[in-house]
Amino acid sequence: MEQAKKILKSHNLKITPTRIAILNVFLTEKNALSASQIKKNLIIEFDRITLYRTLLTFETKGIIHKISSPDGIVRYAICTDNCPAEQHNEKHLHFYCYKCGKIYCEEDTDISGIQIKSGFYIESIQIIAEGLCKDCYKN
Amino acid sequence: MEQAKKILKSHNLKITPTRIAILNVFLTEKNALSASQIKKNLIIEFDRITLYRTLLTFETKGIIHKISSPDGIVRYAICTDNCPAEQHNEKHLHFYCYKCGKIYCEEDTDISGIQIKSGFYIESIQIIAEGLCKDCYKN
DNA sequence: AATCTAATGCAACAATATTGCATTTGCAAA
DNA sequence: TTTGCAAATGCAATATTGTTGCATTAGATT
Ligand SMILES: [Mn+2]
Ligand SMILES: [Mn+2]
Ligand SMILES: [Zn+2]
Ligand SMILES: [Zn+2]
Repeated sequence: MEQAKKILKSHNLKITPTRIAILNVFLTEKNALSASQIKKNLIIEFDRITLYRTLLTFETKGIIHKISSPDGIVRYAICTDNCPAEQHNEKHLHFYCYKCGKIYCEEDTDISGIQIKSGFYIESIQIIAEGLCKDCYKN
Repeated sequence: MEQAKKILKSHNLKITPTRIAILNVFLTEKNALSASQIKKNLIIEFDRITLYRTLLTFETKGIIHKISSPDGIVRYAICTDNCPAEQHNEKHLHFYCYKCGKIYCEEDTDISGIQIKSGFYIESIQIIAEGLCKDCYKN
């Protein structure tokens, strides 16, 4: 069975052409993607609203995680940390290139050592570094 | 002279009722605010477009800084670090409470010491911790 | 008070997102 | 294989957020 179907099944989601198509985009593209970027990369066509609803479903199930970038566009990337439903584990850094607009998930960045004053309960930490990516820095 | 006027003058901005009203919202409310939240707190009424343009002006001048939160809504908070125009100094952490939706600027959190793999050029880092704030944690 | 530049208001437009409801479809049980 | 049901989808309508061009107004300086 192809990977997309496996993921859907393991999260108790019905297997539909739409969901498989969306998941395949995430499995192919490593960078974080906005709704419109996902739409461009899809093989089949379907309603924009279905895309929004599917992204929400995937996020709730812990399949993808949301990243809000400095440009104000919400993007999504596949979860590599095997996140449980309703609670994401993302502890990695996201890098936003202000030239090409790509967002990279930097899995292997150590972000321990960040403290916050008592009274607040931290569930997850999202870090967005802004600058120039490898490709854009060269040119 | 009231504080709002002082701030405008020190940044070479014309003193207008609109700008004073917006600045006063920021000076009163400590948490980060979205455009619509600001609009609600204004004493006088004016065009929505003027608000957007004023926020951009303030951000460019280093009076306020933009925060992109996990819910995808862009918020703004006043700069306490005396940021120069076109380049913000914000090195502090932002805390997002997923229950009440407030964003707190945590000024006294040390976020130095974050490393990223070579090849990438980092200009700024934004950290958003997500969880429950003091008030919401109690209840 | 006159002048000039900057700020504002208005209109139009665009992108993004949400909700209700009718229809279709996946899937499990019969 | 067929049937039945809950879930997924499509469509329409509406809301929110943000941008741009242009005419008008108003702040600051002389
Ligand atoms: Mn995740
Ligand atoms: Mn700042
Ligand atoms: Zn780049
Ligand atoms: Zn709270």
